[in-house]
Amino acid sequence: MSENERQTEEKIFESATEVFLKKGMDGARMQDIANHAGINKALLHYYYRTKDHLFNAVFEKIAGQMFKKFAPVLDENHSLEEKIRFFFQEHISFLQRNPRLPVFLINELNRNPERIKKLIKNLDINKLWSTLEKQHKEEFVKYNITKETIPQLMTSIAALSVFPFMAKAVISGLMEKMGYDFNAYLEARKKFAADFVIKAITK
Amino acid sequence: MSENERQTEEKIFESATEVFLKKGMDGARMQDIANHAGINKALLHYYYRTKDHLFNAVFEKIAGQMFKKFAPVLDENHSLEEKIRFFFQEHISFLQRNPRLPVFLINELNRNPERIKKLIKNLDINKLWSTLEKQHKEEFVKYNITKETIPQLMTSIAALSVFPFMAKAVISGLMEKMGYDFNAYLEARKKFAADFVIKAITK
DNA sequence: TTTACATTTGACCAATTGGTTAAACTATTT
DNA sequence: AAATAGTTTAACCAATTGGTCAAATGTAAA
Repeated sequence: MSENERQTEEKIFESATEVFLKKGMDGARMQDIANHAGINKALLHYYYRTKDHLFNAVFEKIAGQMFKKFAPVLDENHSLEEKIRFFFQEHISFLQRNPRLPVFLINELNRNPERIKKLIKNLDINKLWSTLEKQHKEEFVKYNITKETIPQLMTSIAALSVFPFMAKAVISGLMEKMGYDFNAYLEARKKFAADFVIKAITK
Repeated sequence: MSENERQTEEKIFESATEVFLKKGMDGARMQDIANHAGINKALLHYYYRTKDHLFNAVFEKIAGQMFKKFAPVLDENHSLEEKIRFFFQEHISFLQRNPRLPVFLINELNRNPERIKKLIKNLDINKLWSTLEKQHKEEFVKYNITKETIPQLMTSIAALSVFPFMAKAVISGLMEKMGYDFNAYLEARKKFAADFVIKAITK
């Protein structure tokens, strides 16, 4: 029954994703994943031959999701300011639905540096940059953006969006102690971060 | 010989720190640590009874180092702007010397959430905040800082400093491809981040 | 119904790993 | 120098873990 088969594979993949996200490659146990999927451990190996195979499948999908979110900024025909607002809105919303993603990714990329080249190979950063430059040449002059500060700006934007999820444990712990609500903080951050960046780059 | 003994313990601790920082608790092997220290594996257990003991010793020290760096900002009798510049200068310099620290900390805090309460218990964030408020009451009005935006601002500052080290693998990979130098980027970041924040909060 | 094929399972295996132990070694005390 | 106490080692153990395999079960075609 091909339908059952697909259901099983999907269930395995879902369970593996959940366990790997929570425990990482080293911490995850095949038995855990099997239990979580309600199947026998041997069945895992039947569908995905080894732990590495299974992990790679999960990692590939997750990494793809994460980086895809950076791209659509380019497609739109909006102003730079609109793009920045759009990015924080979309990216933080995405991370709200997948809060464990950043820690997982960073950690696994750190554990296995070879993955990075593979990841980077897929996105042509030079083309991305030249597109941006073409679209916003006048705006870059209007704002405080030069070819030299581009990496600083890009990483700052990424940092403001991703960091709260990486340090979620610490931040939410501190906030609880001060009477703030972490979810409200995240919601407010979509606007705050955008304002923050725009203000910072305005001449 | 008490001198030899201390040397051995120190060697073990150093080796453990290095291995744990690189591989994390799950990935680290007692045998690795022993080899790295040039001693027998049983000797590890003689000095630190279990892997957990050893790991906790390492973690405690590392976490302490990291968070201490946030405190001295308060002692100085400088203006808010000077404090911000001072923080980025010192914090990024510290992370340049200990680049693996952020990923390690975040990952282990994520793996074992109970640690967080223990960590947070030690720093009285409310007192910290009220001190800051007292010291810079007029400046907060001059800038765009309110009680509500404080968490946003604090996390943004932390993000701008820490994120490059968390995402170092990705960032340096991308930069290499674009002809930028990661170390130069870090050096420039000390000033860029400070300017960025100050510009952003200026009314 | 029988044949053929894929799917699922329980039992098992070999390797790894944290941890133990008894003996050997070293240094200090008497 | 002999006894005592702390330090280091090699060999070993029990538990965990990724992975295998032959048998059992289900399913669709002949």
